[in-house]
Amino acid sequence: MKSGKRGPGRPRSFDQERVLEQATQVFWAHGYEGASLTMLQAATGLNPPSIYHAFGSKAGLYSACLDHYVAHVGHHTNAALSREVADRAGLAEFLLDAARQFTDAGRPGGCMISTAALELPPQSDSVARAVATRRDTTLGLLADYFRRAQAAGTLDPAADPRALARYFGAVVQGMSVQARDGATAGELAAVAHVALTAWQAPPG
Amino acid sequence: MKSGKRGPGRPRSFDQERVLEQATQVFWAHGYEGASLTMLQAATGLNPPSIYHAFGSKAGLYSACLDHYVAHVGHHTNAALSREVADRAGLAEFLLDAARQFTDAGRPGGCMISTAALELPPQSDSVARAVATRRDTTLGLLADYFRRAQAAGTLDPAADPRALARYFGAVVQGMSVQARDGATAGELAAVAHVALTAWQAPPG
DNA sequence: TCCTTTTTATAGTGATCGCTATAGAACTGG
DNA sequence: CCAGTTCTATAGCGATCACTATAAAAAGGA
Repeated sequence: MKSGKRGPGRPRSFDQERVLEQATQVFWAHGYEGASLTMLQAATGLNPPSIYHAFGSKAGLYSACLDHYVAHVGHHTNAALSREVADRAGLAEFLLDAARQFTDAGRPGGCMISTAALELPPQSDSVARAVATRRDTTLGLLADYFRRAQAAGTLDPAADPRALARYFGAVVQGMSVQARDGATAGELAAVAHVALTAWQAPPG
Repeated sequence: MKSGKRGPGRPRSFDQERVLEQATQVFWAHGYEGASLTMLQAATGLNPPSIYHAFGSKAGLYSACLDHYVAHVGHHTNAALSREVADRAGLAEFLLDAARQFTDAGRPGGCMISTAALELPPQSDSVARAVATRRDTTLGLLADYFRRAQAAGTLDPAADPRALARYFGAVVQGMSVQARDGATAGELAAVAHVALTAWQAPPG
């Protein structure tokens, strides 16, 4: 469907993936409302009509950038939580990967989804609901991870998977805030290690 | 200095504390950039010239609102960390108070300082530095708390006070994000209880 | 009363916001 | 070549942004 036969009309003169990558950086750094069309125009090299023809609106472009973000940046993150074996080491890898991602030089600090959670009025429009959905997805992945760990016998069966999911979700979001505040990868890794003490092995 | 002898000139027709309370709610809910002067004008009942004469600029009003916030809303929070006896129960009270504050009905969700951390470009202007300073203050209070706890023998002396401070700071900021996302006081309290497992009593 | 000082209220400043009308450029199908 | 279609480029739309010039109103000191 991508490079299939082109219909009539002038072909577009830009690479959609490249545009999404650059627009994502702008939204990531400045947030949805903080990113102006002038910034997006300068970063992507596109003119307003091209943007609006390709993505419909600023919100549409933002939504496409969210997809791009989870598909590329958040790829390893979700993969770490989706593996079959769910143990403490896997969760550690998930947290330490976040510590690295959040402080990656040359990219905006922190997590794009967590950052968006705070700047958008809750439950207002479609943009807010789009990011809320992605956060719920990660929360569900975490809860499933802990359920699998309990089934595998690596996590105390008395623990509450949903409470643990919410806890580690909060830790990651807190790490994102601190990354934005200038915390180093080492400092965030230390936070991750402390947080892992909440993983209680089954008794006996 | 407050109700002292008034000099010449027309007396101001508004209560400064009342204005700060209402402006704080607007900044708290919408963030610094998201709060427009039109909103602030509607919430406070003041006209733009009155605002600018009393506070200098939008940034000046925001700074005054930050002071108002920590003096009123964050009062109990800092007080809990400043008590002489530093034990696990005191830290639990600090976290549970945050869980309650962040979900207080009739107020914007989450923490005003943490929320501002994500919407402002890091280390940009005076506004960003103002909120960064307040976050560092809380981080220092936490580290001192853990040092006192080690001195009192309620916390493992092998623990790193600064790492613990950063960790619990991250937890609180994560709770703030989730409160903004619609988490209930009970859910945040559960997060707090899980987080407290990182408090390791001294061996023996 | 009149002058000075301070705070109000009205109205509007230039700049920027997201977005679009219009027209020209670049392609396919005939 | 000529339609038909789709994208690009320039320019500008109304609305809103933070902010302010101007002047009237309300106080004290003379």
